Amino acid sequence: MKKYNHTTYAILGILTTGCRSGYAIKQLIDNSLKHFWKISYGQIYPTLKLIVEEELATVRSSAQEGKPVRKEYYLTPKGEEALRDWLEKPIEQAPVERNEMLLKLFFGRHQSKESTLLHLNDYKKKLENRYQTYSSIEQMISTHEQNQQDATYWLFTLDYGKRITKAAIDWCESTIKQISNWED
Amino acid sequence: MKKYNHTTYAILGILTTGCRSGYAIKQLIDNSLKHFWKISYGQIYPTLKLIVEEELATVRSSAQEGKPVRKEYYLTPKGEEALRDWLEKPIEQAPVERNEMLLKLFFGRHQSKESTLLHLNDYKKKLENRYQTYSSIEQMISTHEQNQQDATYWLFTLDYGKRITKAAIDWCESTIKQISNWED
DNA sequence: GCTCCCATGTAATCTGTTACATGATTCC
DNA sequence: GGAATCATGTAACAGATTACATGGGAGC
Repeated sequence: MKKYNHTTYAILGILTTGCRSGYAIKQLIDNSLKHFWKISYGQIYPTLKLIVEEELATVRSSAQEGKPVRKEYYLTPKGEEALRDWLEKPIEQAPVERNEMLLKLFFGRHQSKESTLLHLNDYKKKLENRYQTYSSIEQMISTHEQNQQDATYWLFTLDYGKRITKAAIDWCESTIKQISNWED
Repeated sequence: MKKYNHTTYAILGILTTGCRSGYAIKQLIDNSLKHFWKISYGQIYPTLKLIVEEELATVRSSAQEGKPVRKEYYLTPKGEEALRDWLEKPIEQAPVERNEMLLKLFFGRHQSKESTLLHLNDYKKKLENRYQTYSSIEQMISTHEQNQQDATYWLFTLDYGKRITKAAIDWCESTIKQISNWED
């Protein structure tokens, strides 16, 4: 079985959720997946092309009245097999997130206390916004009737996002407190 | 002030810690920074070259007896300024970690329950190892006398790593429990 | 002599973002 | 007529990994 990159498998997977066009894929990502996976149009369209070339999916153009033509992609049995194959394989390694905030903090002694606290507060705000976003998405998925079969799994990934974000917020608070208490 | 990429700033920062050669930089990263920042030799050496070209640092070759020649880099005032400048600037956005485990779980309905549980257990083990690694690094930094000024900040970043990892482990346990209880 | 560690470096390749180009439709 | 949304696509660039090449010293 030929190996493809993660982007390809991500798109194969999304094609099973009812999203059939490049545009719809991008929307699903921005709505439900963006907390742990992002893809730009610059990847989506070339990858869809590859997927068709590799016969993992077929295309057909839909001409709905009053709407621009969109290309709809349908997984072939070969595409489904490739997806299942990838799903069964264990992941190589837990991801290393590149964190600019932590990188700056690592070199914190070259910074003023005030500047460090500003950065931390800023970061905390961003995390709080993110937490809110997760809660909203959670609400959306729970209430919508579509994709009931997928919903349970999608909620698991959101739970992950919320827990991680909560832990990061707690860390911000704890760190801010400690630094605030330093003698000047 | 000219802008450089993150890799460049990371290296400028590391040069303030007493690490002076490409090899030593790689070691510091693998020992203390790898939980939130990785750099390969393929980036380090070309970036060091750039840093010298831009006059952010100077090089000199050290010929220690019984050891291969190594190139030692020293920040110039211009280099120190560039580093401080970057440190003061707030970060653009909290990072989005790409997580293959979550991506697979997102498409979990195409997988068997057993396979999903295997993946989760595997992931949990990896996280537990990581947690242990963090604790070891923490011990090392706390006990070593070197870099006392940096130590406080380094411990903050480790605390972050531990908290996040702990939250992820908890999530694994909770998710495994839920899936295990499903009726077949 | 072999292996491991120290040490530096480049080239090919892969992956991903950004900016741009195009054009239809809908709503105000 | 203009803005927003739907929709597809490419080219240039940036960022990063991998594999490879090279060579000295230490210890067995």
